[in-house]
Amino acid sequence: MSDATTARDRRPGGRTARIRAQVLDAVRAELAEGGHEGLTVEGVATRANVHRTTVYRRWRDVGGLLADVIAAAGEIDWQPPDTGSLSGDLTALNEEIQESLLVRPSLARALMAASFHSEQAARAQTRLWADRYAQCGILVERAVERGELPARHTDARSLLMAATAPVYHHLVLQRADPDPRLPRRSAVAAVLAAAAGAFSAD
Amino acid sequence: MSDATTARDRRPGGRTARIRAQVLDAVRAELAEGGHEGLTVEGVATRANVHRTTVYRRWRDVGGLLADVIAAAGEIDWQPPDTGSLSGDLTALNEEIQESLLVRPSLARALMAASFHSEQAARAQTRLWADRYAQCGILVERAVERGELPARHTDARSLLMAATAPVYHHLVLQRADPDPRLPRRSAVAAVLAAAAGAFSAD
DNA sequence: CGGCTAGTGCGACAATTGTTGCGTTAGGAT
DNA sequence: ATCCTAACGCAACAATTGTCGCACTAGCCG
Repeated sequence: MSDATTARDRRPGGRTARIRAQVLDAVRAELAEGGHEGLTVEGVATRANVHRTTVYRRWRDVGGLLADVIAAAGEIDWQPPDTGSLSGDLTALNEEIQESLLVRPSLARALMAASFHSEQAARAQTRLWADRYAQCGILVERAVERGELPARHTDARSLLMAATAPVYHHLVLQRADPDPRLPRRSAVAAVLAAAAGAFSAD
Repeated sequence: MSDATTARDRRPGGRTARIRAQVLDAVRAELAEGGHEGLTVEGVATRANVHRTTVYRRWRDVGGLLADVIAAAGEIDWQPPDTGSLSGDLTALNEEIQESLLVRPSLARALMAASFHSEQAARAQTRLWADRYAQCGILVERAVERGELPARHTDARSLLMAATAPVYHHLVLQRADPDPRLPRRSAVAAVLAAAAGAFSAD
């Protein structure tokens, strides 16, 4: 995958790992200060007490840095919510998403912005989404077991997209003011559609 | 609104208008060649046979250029589809959206990318969405008249978001391969949810 | 026609961004 | 302990990006 990981495989030793840690910490710190706007290779390198060229060579660009931060964060295992009902789970998921987009700095936002002009960031984004959706498949399975959804197979990915997409759409594309009701409304709407058989795989 | 429009109001004369036309044409041309990646102020200015400084002063940055292109395009009046059924209308709308994201160059994509680091582009984006949704309100009204939706008031914006958001989510955020079925599936799901009262304003 | 000035052209400049070649260092291997 | 080389530091460079002051041009108005 990324150059950083390749390098780590080839010489996982103390210095390489230490510098990676320094740089990734610096990315997070810079992100916290200036948001994804003020994030620059120069700034990261300076803060990490590392030379520009090192960063350019190992991570190529800002997108590469963000991709690596995401990869490092992916090592901590995230768990989908489990509230006892499908609509509750999806609502909780949406609230989590909404918060991740509103918190400053928003890593999610930064990754999206970078993914438009960085191949590494784009790949990291795609991969992150695939993982998340795969993990959330369990929500649908549990709902079927509880009898909340018709026994016939429901396409988990479609359902999850229907539930979560509006939150992103509202905050990222429309850039509208956050609506505290949206997470629940969107989740409920998706569940109703699912109950009506909208996402049954045919 | 934009500097360009202000300027045009204050001195709408031949040269100002001519240069605006040259520059906006150049933006579209550059976009067509290099996509939203290769879009640079320098390139636009050169192609338009105009000096860099002129562009910087009137449009500030790439986002301003795109915002003005959008504004100019907004002058041609777009009409929401009218197929005779709500699900048909929403499907057609989604297919239009999907095409606008897949066509090269994608003005929509470029505007999104720019909106992350240009205030003007961000505002243009927000305004564009508000206009589109307002215009699409008629779809819901017609559906109610036809008896496709319960008589009680349905929140048009929520319904439209539920229908369209997944398409953007799929193509822009997930960057997954285009799914020719998604426009219809997503539209139908939204209609089913609406029929179940998911978007009734309370 | 002739003056006024918004808007443009021009060049010089500063700041940022990214690249390259080469010497040095540190960590892994024998 | 010693060698080997991946990875880093460094400096110099090139390219890009954005700004500023000033001259000038063209459209508007009297």
